[in-house]
Amino acid sequence: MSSTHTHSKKSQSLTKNQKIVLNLLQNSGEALKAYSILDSLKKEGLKSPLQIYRALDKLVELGKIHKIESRNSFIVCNNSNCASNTVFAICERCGNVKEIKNSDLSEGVKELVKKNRMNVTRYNLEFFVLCKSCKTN
Amino acid sequence: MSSTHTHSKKSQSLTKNQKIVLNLLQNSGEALKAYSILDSLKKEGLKSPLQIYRALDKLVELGKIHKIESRNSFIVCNNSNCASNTVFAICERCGNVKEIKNSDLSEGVKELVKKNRMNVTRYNLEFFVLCKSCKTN
DNA sequence: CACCTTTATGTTATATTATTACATATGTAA
DNA sequence: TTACATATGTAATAATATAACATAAAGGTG
Repeated sequence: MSSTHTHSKKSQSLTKNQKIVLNLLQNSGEALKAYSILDSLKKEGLKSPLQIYRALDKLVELGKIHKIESRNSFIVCNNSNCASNTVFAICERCGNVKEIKNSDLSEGVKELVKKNRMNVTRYNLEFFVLCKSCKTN
Repeated sequence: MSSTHTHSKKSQSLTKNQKIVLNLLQNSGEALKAYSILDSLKKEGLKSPLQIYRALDKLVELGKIHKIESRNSFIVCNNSNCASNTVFAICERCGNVKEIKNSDLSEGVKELVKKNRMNVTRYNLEFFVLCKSCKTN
């Protein structure tokens, strides 16, 4: 389970489209959907879904962003070590997504992996929560 | 984190479509996609996607089946207590999905939840693995 | 540099996954 | 029975994602 990877040197050499998409995600600060990204980037000259998806795929591969599987959305990586193992808290009321550092999980995960004799590449954990803001309202 | 639910009484009163879909999933023993289920059930008279999705939604809600979010597929619940917290091992090579009992995880999860002061409804954990069969081949 | 290979781009078309809308029917409970 | 919630059938369409193909730019090696 040492499947973490640091941001590669290549991360400095992102292509034009990759930079544009990453930039949008960084500035938005929230999870965005591919077609919403496309809408936002029409003015930058990106006009086909595939241009977005290709950039997203690459950024996911590099660990710069993550896909929120249960929502088909993408969020910038907020984890200093850029682990391929991801943990998110997703508010079921407002949809807000927050990435969680996963260190506390490692013992339990190790146990589970050992007990099930799994050959794990990576994992993704999604918590469905009621976020603070939604709880108080 | 006591978010487990047992199969309700209502589970015996599944509707016709729900029974048909559940039955297919039980017999197949693997994760199936909605439109593949639809194809298989044309002979049973189910002919629209919505009939499938409605049955799937209900079965998920009842905890009889689970959705594999990263694959958009559905698998019958293999967990005796039918927890709403789910753990899967998904083979990246052959796509095979296996549900894992999650007891070993609870301590780590509790820690993580406490530390992040989360209000957790449920969680879903997906391990991406190389399964035994694929490992030996 | 010249050559080759890999990776990215642009574009069109299409595949896959999922929901809206609306009319009708069925189950359940007072 | 009436009322209400839940399920069904059907058609249309929305949302998400990929295939295929031509071209271009980047990176390595002689």
